[in-house]
Amino acid sequence: MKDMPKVYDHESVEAKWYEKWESSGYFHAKPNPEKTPFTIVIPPPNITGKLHMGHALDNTLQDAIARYKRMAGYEMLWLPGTDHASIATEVKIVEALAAEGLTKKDVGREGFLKRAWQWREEYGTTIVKQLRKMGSSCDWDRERFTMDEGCNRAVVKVFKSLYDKKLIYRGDRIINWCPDCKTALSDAEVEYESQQSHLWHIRYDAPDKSYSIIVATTRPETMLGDTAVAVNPEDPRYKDIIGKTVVLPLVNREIPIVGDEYCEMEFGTGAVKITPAHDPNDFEVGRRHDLPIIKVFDERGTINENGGAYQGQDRFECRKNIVKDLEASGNLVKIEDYTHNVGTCYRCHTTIETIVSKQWFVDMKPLTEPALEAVRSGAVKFIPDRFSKPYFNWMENIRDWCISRQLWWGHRIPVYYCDDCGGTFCEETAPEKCPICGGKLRQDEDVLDTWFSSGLWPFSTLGWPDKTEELDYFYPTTTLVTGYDIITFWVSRMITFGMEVMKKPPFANVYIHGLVRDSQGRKMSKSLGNGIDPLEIIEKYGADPLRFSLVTGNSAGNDMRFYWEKVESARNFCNKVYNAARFVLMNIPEDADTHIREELLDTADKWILSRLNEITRSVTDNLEGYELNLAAEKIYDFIWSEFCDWYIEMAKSALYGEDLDRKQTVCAVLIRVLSVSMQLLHPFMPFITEEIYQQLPGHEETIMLSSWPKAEETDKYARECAAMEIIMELVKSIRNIRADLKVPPAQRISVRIVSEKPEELTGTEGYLLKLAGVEKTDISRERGTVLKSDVHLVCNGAEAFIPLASLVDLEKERERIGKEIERVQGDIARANAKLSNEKFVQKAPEAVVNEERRKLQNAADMLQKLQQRLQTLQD
RNA sequence: GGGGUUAUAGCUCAGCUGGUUAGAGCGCCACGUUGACAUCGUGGAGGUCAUUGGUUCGAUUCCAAUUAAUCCCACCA
Repeated sequence: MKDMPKVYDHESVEAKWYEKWESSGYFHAKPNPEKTPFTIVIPPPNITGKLHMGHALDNTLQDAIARYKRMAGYEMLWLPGTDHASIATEVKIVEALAAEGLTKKDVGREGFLKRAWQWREEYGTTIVKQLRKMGSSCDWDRERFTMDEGCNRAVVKVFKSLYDKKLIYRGDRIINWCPDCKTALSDAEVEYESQQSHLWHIRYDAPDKSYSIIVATTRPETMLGDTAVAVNPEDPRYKDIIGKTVVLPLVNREIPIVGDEYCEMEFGTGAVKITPAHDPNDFEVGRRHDLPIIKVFDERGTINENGGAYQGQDRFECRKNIVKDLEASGNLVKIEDYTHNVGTCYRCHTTIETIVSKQWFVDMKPLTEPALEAVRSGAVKFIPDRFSKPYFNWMENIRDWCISRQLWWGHRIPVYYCDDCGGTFCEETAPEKCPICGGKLRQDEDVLDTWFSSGLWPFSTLGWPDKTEELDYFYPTTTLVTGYDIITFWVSRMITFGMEVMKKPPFANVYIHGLVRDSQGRKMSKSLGNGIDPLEIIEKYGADPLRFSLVTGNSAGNDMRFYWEKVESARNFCNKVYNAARFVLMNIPEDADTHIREELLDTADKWILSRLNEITRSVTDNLEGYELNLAAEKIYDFIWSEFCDWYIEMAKSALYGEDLDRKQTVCAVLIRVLSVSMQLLHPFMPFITEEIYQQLPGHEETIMLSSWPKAEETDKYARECAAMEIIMELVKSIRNIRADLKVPPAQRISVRIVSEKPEELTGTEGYLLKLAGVEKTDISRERGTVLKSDVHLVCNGAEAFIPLASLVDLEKERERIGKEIERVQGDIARANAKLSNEKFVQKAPEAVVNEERRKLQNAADMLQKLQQRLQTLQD
């Protein structure tokens, strides 16, 4: 007999096992030479550090899969992803920031910039995606990780190899530029604001004034950089003048009129001025028509030497002056009010400029073909499969990838320039001096896109380009777990680089999960303040309930909303499991004999063992198919609804009885069922299952090293299961009728059961007594004398008569039977309709037809009994 | 504009390759503390499976269209 508290204490149990597992080296274990299943790297199930929920989900699924696979004898690698790894380094950086007294305002300023570069030296190559976000305060996004020198080597090596193959090139590209912060911004960093402005209509005249064209623009100052006017080639208004020129007012530069589809006839005047240097669309048009690119702004947003008379003016001041001058020259035709979206810097809300600059690109086409083939051939499988669609869509329409970023942190592009002779060199290690003229070299200031190095993650983290044991063993891995939001950014690039560098895909399966949203379905974000700290959940309800609530109640790839109620109900399940175990442990002797002697098993024992076998099979199948939610829900239902609600209740009569053999048998069955249940549940609730498992007799070793339960193929107790079905149905019916007739719980009743095979129900009387408040029961084949005052229950395979003379209202009883008859007649009608349909009988599979016949037979039997009973009541 | 996803009980969601009396959790109603558990038990109410067509003996499930949400990409002179 054990003395255990009534309520499960998650805190102490989690702390205990966390510590034990950690000291046993079960976390972050290195592969060992024997390549045993132990080599799987397991992340702590507890979540350390403050993570966003999305990451917690990732961790949780990753971990649940790893645990299952390990117990099932699989091997799997879990490595910290880009989001989780080097919290320590981040803390260092942020602390350093704070120590410097740097705040949000300093970000982007000289002082910060200097420090940032210094840190980059100091910490080696630390990738920080959008470090400026981090610099804003100590409350930062966790979207960064540290690469050790080995990873840096990998990055440089891959870059050089692509460079040498001429798959990396330098080209012009339009980027977003904040003139205030003086940095480039990614598209994601640009926030659009609706602004009240104007649409200025400006007339550009022909050199000889024989024709003119009116363009509409929201940004008249950019006309200084115009190099063409575009019209739609189909536009009848302008068809004739395509190929001719007009003179740019104020500047007096002659520019061509080009025909381009981009220009919509309906918008404005149907003519667009083209400024390739300062507008992404114009840039594309310029490229198609081979137009010159004239930059008119400098990095501060003031007009440069190309602006002629306007040089040195601020861009907004210049706009006013230009408008004024155009008005004076008579070229300004009209001013319309106009509301449009203007890109602003997410940080300082300065209107951004788009300017042309030199960037590095990867020519993706030759690289994507093998990566596409890897998925087409099934070497890499997305789970669920539908996520291969966006992958194909992205890869088949791949564009050249701009990999240079104007950030302060990251792997610097390994390209060196000689200012003396103008040479450009890509080298793995920085050359001392120019190999051509011996001049001084200057490394490219830009860093690589985060995803470039992240794409190398499957092998760079394992030591490539060295031939390491880890690499040999863990490349490729089994499964990648990640969210659908980074399929194109990350997954596609890992596969691409994997095929290019390793000639093999990095993993066989990609398990895609959704995002955790708040209870209103919004993405959790810092700016909304609706993020939930997993540690808070763990503290309140425990790590097991958190994990369980994240795995259940939604299917792969779908987003889920976070509800405290859900965690609470998972916590309740924990308590249920704990109390079931408590019951078992309190009732078994210390030295319990766990051997199950088959000859001593009764109907209920055989039923629960049979159910256990079935659940083992289906949980295993679901896990194999990555249907984690179904697996978790099935073991949940089994434990709660079958083991606790039925078997434990039925076990009590044996446990409290005198028969020692029965007692031993029931104990052994209880232990077996509980132990296997814990194994099946363990991937989803690691702590509580470990705790219970090791308290059961004969389990000194961690549950993590036990092998996954194996289901038997045959269902050898089918007969007992059928009998149990009858018993359970009877119990439910009796409970129902008691509730209906308001029989007080304390009042015992007697029941007479009539069955065609009474021998199969023999030995189960005790269960009726225990579960349905029955004090006397009698099972026989004969119907005997039925009294009017007997309540009559009919179920599949048995009838029950309950003498409740004082309580039965004959009228109501007739009504009840009448309703039953109606229901059964409905069943009969439904089955008949199907069976009388010739085509159904002809075309439906035999099993389905037989099932329908069986239903009809059952219903007919019941109908007959019910009618007989009704007859009795009416006599 | 291109490509996805979703629509099932009051709420949040399951339902694998078409055949179920359509399920769960939470919430709601009634009853209940007999010795695992009130973080519990027993019973109950609640759904025309978004709409319309089609395929089929049979559609919540497959196909098409519609409507409404939503995401990614491209773009908004």
